[in-house]
Amino acid sequence: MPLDPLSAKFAALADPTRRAILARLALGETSVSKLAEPFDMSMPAVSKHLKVLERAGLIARGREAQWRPCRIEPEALKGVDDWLERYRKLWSERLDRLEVYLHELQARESKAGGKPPKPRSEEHKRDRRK
Amino acid sequence: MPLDPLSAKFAALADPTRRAILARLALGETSVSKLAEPFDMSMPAVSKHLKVLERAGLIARGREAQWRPCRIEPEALKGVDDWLERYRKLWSERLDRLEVYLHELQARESKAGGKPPKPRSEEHKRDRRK
DNA sequence: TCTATATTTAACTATTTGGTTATTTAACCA
DNA sequence: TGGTTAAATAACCAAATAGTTAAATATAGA
Repeated sequence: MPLDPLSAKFAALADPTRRAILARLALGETSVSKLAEPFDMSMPAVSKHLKVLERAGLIARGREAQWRPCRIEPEALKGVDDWLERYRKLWSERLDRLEVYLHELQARESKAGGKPPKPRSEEHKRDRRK
Repeated sequence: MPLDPLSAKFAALADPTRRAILARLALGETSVSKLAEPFDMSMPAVSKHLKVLERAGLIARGREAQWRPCRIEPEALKGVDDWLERYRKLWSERLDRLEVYLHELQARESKAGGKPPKPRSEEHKRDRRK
């Protein structure tokens, strides 16, 4: 039931509240109640969000008197960045568009046995009832 | 009910099956059954994963005869990359560690009214029953 | 020791998610 | 036509998520 580390990170980031919390923590260590202030949400709800972030390794919580100062653990985001690396070239360079196109072409041809990879246009769709 | 675009992307990426599908599609357009092959999972399950990826804008589906070739939409990942940008400096440079530390220091001092920001050590915890 | 404050935990609820099998749709081919 | 293949949809289910209120815990301070 424990999600793999990368999934846990993505899941933790898939919530605007949690991303806002991270944005706040990027400015420095903050107590839970300070973090909760901007949100129209109960404290336990915020506490749960923090637990999600903590289990993902994105934040750490300390102890100072009755406060639990939270701090961001930015190295955890490195994992997300590393995952992105593989895809970065696909959007960053036009040159690579060509590469992908050639791959597609190759895949389609080997699958269809020489069938022309023409995209479908209106006149190909005959006998479309309903 | 519709998630904001960035949340939809993170949520879509928070699943190993869907990330594996993306990795496959990075090599080129592929049909649904080809995509499903490596997974111990029914076709409808894969179809649902594809719908999640599609709604997040991470893939697009075409139509070629009875096949629905899927292709990756790498530009969608740019959004994730842009979000990361804000945090990249926090892990990439030691120099910025110092910056954060100063921020933390400042926040703690202004909150505690000059109390020393000493981390708690064992001898401070008195009378900790059970 | 009593009280106030900060935070977490417990218990509950509604919604979403990720899977299943069975059915339907869409297109090809003979 | 009718049969086959590719894929999506429907209906269902169990588990996870995101919220709630109420209670428990930990610490500071009078």
